[in-house]
Amino acid sequence: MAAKLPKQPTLRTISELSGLAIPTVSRALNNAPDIGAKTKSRVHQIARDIGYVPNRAGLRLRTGKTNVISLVLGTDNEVTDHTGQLVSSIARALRDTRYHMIVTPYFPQEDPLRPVRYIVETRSADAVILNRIETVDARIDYLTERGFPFVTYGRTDACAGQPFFDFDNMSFGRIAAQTLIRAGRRRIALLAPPLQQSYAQHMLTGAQAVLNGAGLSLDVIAGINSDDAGHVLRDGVAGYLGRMPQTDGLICPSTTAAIAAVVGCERQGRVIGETVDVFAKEAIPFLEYFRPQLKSVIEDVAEAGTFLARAAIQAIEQPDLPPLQRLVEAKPIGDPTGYTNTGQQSHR
Amino acid sequence: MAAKLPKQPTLRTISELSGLAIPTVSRALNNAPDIGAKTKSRVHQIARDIGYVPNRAGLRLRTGKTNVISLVLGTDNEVTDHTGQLVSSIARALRDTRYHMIVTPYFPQEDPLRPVRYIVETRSADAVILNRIETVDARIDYLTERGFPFVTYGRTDACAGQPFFDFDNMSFGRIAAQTLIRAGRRRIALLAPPLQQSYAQHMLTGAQAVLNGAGLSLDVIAGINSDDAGHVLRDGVAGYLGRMPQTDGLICPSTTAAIAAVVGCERQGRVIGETVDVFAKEAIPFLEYFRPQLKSVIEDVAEAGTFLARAAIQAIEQPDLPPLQRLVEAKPIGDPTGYTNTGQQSHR
DNA sequence: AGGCAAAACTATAACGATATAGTTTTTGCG
DNA sequence: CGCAAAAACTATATCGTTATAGTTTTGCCT
Repeated sequence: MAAKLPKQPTLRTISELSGLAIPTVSRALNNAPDIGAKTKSRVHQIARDIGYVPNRAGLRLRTGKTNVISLVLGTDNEVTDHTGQLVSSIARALRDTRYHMIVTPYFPQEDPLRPVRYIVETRSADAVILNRIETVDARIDYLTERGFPFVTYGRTDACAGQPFFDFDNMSFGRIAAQTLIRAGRRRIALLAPPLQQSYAQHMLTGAQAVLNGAGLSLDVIAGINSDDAGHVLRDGVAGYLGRMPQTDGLICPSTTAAIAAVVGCERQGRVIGETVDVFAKEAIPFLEYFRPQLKSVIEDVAEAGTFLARAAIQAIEQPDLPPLQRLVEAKPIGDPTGYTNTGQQSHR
Repeated sequence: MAAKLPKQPTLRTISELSGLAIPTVSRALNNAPDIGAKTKSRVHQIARDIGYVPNRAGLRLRTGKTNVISLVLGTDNEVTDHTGQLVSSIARALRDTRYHMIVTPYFPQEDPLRPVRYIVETRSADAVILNRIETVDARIDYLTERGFPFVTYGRTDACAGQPFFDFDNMSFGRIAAQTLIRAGRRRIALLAPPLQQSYAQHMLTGAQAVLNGAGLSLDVIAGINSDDAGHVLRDGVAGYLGRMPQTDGLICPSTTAAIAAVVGCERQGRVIGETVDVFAKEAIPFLEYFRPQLKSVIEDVAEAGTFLARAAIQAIEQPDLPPLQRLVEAKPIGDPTGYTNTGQQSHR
């Protein structure tokens, strides 16, 4: 049944074909200075002809380098939103490099340090990419102490000299607050992410700054957070609006949370765009098709993935260069220059 | 700066601690029959004490087994829908096994055989998991010929003796058609996935069977397919409704496609639930919160991922067992026994 | 006690790569 | 031409694991 797989060529194959010793072949392929130019080109030619690809296990065993980058993925009970985009874009960016991406998930109730410790202790990757960064994040201290390369999707408070990609959630908070204020909203609540995560703080700070500047204050919906399941959010928002009927603006930190919140609003007889406005983040590219249309900003998650991959490689290969860091401003949908979302058509 | 990483214990460490030869330690840990019971338990104890974990590179080099399962992921230009759930659920299912998951993406315009060939030729995984299965799929022939373990998310026509997980899209097609017919719809169109993919055919067949049985026929919207970007779908559906104004029912094979289609309908002045009904698949768990509410069935993608992981491991480790196969019936939302979607509240 | 098989262990080699030290060949120069 | 230095290559060891063949020890039976 199973046809035998033909053996993959190794350095030994090239050695036999060329009459050179194995280490010579190795050094030729690695462009070592003590190999003659003629020999090098001959070896390279043979390697190309027979389709030589270095054996990963041999390489890894000898050098200790794994040529693997691990995406340590905090996941919700209901995984959605932008996870797929993040994974695909990182994997794509690594496609034509020597690196493979492995995905190491952990559960919400678990110690986030566990997968990181495992990877470092067993040397199962050359670098890790972390998401769900907390304001004070034990993983980052752990990795920094050990000099293990990493990149974060999000920042800590003391985002010292570490490579990161982050969407500027402070600017998201500001834009959200400004947009809602301009729409005449006065009592605005935030459906916050878990507050230990730094982007929650950024968002909060940004929105508060604008609201305080306008003589208003920001409410935070307690008891639920944006990571909860859809029905929890829906019910939580409905309950909140019942208790705080004067609320007329909602800021939601994710597309799915916003959609659930909309249903919560409607449960309370609210009409989006009339008795309440919802401001959301579009991390999955179809919020603009959602009805009723929400005010929102776009986040291009694929851009994040591409950058994270590049930054991880640099952290591995050029640890002495200044770390790659990128902070991306929030971009409002529909009106790149201003803060209002005109949309293509109104709801009804 | 970088604190030196402490060396990981190896067989040699245990060998020195126990005074046994390295191969003895190896055989003891692998429960070989020619090692004494006392010795075995002593070795296991030491291994546990010092936290021994076999070195993957050494293992891989010696045995040829990679302990890696590769998810070969066909991606859209706009990756969304259930990719994130699929990735996370597979990775989760592999968490407490010896296997790591690497993600190998390929682009829509690329040869889908390429990544598969790469994996097989370089032996970079012990098994692959494939999605986007076509009715006649070159990758499957390739893998079968070579006896390389694989699992498919979807089926070929000749789904011979291969392990697979599939949602029964024929039953989806039937339920969709039945639901729309019962809602009084008479002119029903399918926003089809690319027709070379087998689930598109299944869906088509299922819907056609029911419609033909009722003396109706199924239209297929030409020129666009459900993988296209949101605005393409929106415009495509709007254009179609312009040309075929008698259309009163739409079947959409994904959540995002459905949402875009709804906007296309509204563009043409249609009112969902009144002048047109949209039937969709809920592969991301918030379609039920979408307004206007659509008629739909649920697919639990995490279930697929878990099963695919298990099936892949069995294909690797017990190739002689009958392959794991699962076909999951479509489950209508809101009414598990019938075909109508009552929803929790109507739109407006 | 002697013999002999079974049990329990060890020695060696190998997977595919590279680092280090050593050897041969070429080159340059007086 | 001879000799030292540079250039170009080779030999050997090693990373951590396991397969194979070989050796020692134990236990049993007569």
